[in-house]
Amino acid sequence: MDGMTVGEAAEQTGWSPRMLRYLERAELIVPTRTASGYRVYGLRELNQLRSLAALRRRFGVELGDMSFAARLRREPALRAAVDSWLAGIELEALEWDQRKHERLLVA
Amino acid sequence: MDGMTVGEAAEQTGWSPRMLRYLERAELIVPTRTASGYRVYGLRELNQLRSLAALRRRFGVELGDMSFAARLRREPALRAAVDSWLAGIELEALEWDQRKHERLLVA
DNA sequence: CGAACCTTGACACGCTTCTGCTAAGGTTCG
DNA sequence: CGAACCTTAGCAGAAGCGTGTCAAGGTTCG
Repeated sequence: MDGMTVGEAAEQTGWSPRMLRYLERAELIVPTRTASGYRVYGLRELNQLRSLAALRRRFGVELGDMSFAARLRREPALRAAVDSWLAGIELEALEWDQRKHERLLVA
Repeated sequence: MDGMTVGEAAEQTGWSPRMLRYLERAELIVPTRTASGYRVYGLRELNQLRSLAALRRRFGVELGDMSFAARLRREPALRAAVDSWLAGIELEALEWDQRKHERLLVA
């Protein structure tokens, strides 16, 4: 038996059925469907649900954060832009000398 | 002249002074301070501000998204967890055959 | 000194996120 | 058939985000 309904999956993972539908709309965990439209959760989805719950609990990650992480993966241009912005921010440490200089000028 | 006040930086970048203070609290762009507490924005910060604005406009990225991206960089454990969750999600394509199998069993 | 800045703190507003619940109706299965 | 599920759609409410604005007070500089 490797397909469960939304209620069964909820029970197994600790999410509510409501949230399982919400996660689907957020495109985070999208179950397959039976011919008549019932959601079908397999082992893969069960694992995804459990580990997503773990990520939230242990790291305080929000659902929007995960959506963004997924988006970074799908859109290389975005990823490059974000990476280079972050890289700019990290130069800070290297330019310590210049910053000291700035401080002296200003203070 | 390489240090500007919050008002000057705002004028040069299109952000409002209010938002510059907000970005500081969000730990996205943190200016230095004069001895008396005035914020000092240098060329680095000006560039960060301009490119952050560009990221929002062109990609619809939110500030929380950028904070999260920065966090991913600082916390390797978090990054590993997120990456492996995303990797799990992407196996989907590879296991197409098995999914077809599941569908037949269920429908 | 006084104008024009800056500081922090707070209130406020509209919008989105996350979550539950209810309603009206379809599906499954004993 | 009827109970127990499922579907979508919607309202609702707490919390957070992105912004503006205002108040009370400190700093700078001509």
